Amino acid sequence: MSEDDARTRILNVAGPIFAEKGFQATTIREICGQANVNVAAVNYHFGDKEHLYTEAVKRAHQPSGQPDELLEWPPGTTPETKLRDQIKAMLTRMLSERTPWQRQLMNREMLEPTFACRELVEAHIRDRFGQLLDILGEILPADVPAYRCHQVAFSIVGQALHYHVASHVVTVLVGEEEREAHYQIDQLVDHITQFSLAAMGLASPLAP
Amino acid sequence: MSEDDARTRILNVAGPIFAEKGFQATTIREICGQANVNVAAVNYHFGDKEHLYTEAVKRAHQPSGQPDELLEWPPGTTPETKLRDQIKAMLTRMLSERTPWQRQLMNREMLEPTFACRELVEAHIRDRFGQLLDILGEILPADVPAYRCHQVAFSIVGQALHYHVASHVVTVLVGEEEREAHYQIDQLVDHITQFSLAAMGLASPLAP
Amino acid sequence: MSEDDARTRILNVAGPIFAEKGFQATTIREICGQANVNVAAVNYHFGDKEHLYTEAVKRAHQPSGQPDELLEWPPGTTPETKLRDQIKAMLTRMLSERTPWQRQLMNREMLEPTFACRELVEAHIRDRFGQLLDILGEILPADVPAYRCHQVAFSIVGQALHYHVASHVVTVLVGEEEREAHYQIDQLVDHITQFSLAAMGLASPLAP
Amino acid sequence: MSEDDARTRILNVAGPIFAEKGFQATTIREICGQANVNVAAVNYHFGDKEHLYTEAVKRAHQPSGQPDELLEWPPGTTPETKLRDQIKAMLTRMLSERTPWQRQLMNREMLEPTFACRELVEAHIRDRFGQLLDILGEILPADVPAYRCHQVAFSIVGQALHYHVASHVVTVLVGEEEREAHYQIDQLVDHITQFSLAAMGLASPLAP
DNA sequence: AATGAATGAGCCTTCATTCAT
DNA sequence: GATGAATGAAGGCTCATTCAT
Repeated sequence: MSEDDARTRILNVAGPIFAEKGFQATTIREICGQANVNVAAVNYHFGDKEHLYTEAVKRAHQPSGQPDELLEWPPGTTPETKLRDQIKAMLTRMLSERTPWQRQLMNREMLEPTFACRELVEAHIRDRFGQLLDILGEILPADVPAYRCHQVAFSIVGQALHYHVASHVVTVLVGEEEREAHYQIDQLVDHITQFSLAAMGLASPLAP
Repeated sequence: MSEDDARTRILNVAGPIFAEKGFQATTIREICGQANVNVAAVNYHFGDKEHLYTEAVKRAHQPSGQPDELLEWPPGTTPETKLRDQIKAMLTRMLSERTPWQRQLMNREMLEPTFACRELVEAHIRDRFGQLLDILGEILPADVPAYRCHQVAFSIVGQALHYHVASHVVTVLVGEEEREAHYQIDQLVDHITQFSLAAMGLASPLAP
Repeated sequence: MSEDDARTRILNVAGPIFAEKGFQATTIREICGQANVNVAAVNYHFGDKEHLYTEAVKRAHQPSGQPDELLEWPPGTTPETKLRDQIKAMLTRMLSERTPWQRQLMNREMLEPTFACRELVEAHIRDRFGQLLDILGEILPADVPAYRCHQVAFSIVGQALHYHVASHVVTVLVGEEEREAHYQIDQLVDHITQFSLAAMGLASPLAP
Repeated sequence: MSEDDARTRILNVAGPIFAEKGFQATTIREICGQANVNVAAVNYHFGDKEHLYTEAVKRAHQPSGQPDELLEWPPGTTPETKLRDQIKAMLTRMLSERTPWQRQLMNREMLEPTFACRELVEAHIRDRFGQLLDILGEILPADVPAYRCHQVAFSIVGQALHYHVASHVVTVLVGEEEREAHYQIDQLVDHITQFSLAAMGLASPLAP
């Protein structure tokens, strides 16, 4: 009933498959099979497999309904609150139980970037990174050079990314129980926010 | 007189190749070509490609010479210094150009564990993680619960891991020039150490 | 108001493309692309690729303007001059860089006749062959039988045709340099004219 | 009973097929089908289709039994005789009733040279061309420059080649009957030899 | 009348694997 | 024990053609 033209159908099935298997291991035959179109359709609509992949990466933006909206705050919101919200959004995206294929795809691109990496960064990451920098701009003194702001931003992102990328390792190191007890999203938000604010002098450090 | 029989030769060349390209992208032909053996040799000696991979990963355990040694310090070394050394070692392992293939392979397995022996991977990290916890033990008050120490450790590791895992994204975000200018290993060591110490109250924060 | 309908446009671009690449190497897509029509247009207007080719060959008959004109001489012109002019015209047709596509197409058909109208080809040469025979008639004694005149004519044509048909081989045999230096059209005209006239007793032979 | 290994079998069937259909129109499937081997065999033995083609062109040398031997003469043979023999050999190769596929292949290469053209020239043409030049060297004065000898040689070759390349056109122009009556190999040998010798001053010209 | 979309057959190539020796 | 030869399944892609509109 919805947009069921071949092009859209291909794009819809391609994303999850690419996300699951990676670019190389995915066959256009499987994609076309699931999309109920002829193999030649990919060539017709996208030129070749690479272009289809790029398109799928771009499309990974808004999957089914709501676009990955940027956060917004009422005027007067403190940067501390904004930072916490941002960290929470980040962790939620990364760790949510039913990992959407978009996230999986992005992961792959991060670890083994393909030709589509730039597209991906521009479509998904640049804006969010900019927003994080804006928040840091409110926190850090004006004379901190840009590259230092970037490094701080990466320090924050890195803390969150770690739980996504090395989740298996985390479990092994601390055990299932501790994991269950202390690594829920909200707890991690608390920790990372506090750790980062303390590093910037806006929260009291762990050791006095 | 040394072991230059076909089986060993295959194993010797397989490691680096798998490390560089990953399991799937590696072809049996390339391995056999470099090992100067017939393509059939892999199947003959190892059954199939997967078994060869498993064997190669196992072999990655102890490099030809010394295993990745733990750091050691003379008595009286401050925890700040130890932490910095540890961070430097971590970043060096992750980012150095001339990474031995064993590390490369481990990295792959860490982020995307395959059928091949994840135990090996775990053994590989646990020691180092323990050492980091020891250092934090010297810094943090004794009443900080274990899980909080773990979280701090992950925050530190995460900051470093980020530059390994998202290196391409970093480049796209900040541009080649800033990258060249401000993201050399030593500069990152400075930043991460300072950021982390500040978070723990042992260094002055960026914002007063 | 002119005929810029799809059918005509296709026909117009098809000729040069077929001429340059031959029937098989030409794709319907390229033709339609250049003609700014849908790929389906060829099948719609011409049935299939072969019919389009046939039509294009037919159309090659009379170029947009004047047909390939026969040479003409003022009365009293010596047969030697006529022969040289004829040879020059022949070589020019065969070797000139800017050969109109009609000639190119004819050449193809001449050497490897396809299903498409070989009559056209024949009509194309007969006149010129007749003119060459007329010139020879002025040179050779009247009692030389017709078939001998034909053979002489073929000997002359053959010498010229060789440079068209085996041009690449010539280059490989004598090298680029000699080719550049001694196989320009005018030089070949000199040689072939002199060689042929000598064979007929109207010029001094190379060896005394 | 003879060499019926796959590689040889492929090579044996590839020649005639390539000759008949040309490089592009030939499918390795057809070749492998006729050779009773798997499609992958071409890749295994020759790398790819192009290399197989090149190999087939090279192999076009000695078809079934005797290699295409160079002519030899007893000492004291006159250059006129040698030239006639050479022309006869050339025409025989070109016009023999049951056109061997080798000839067909060479034809194709001449008109539309592929990547294998150089191979072909070196394997089939260079020696024979050299021999022809040797004969001309005995005939022409020593001070005739090399390039002029080449041109004379091409004039001789061209006359013969014409009957091969334009055979269809010849028939159309002179009719079946004259063709049957006056264009048998020996008659053409007579004509071309006489025409060429006359051009060089070693025979009496057609016109006194 | 004319087209954009879609098709299916077929092509060359790659790869892990097996087989005969 | 070890290998060169051979295989078959599969992959991406191209192309002329057809079909619904």
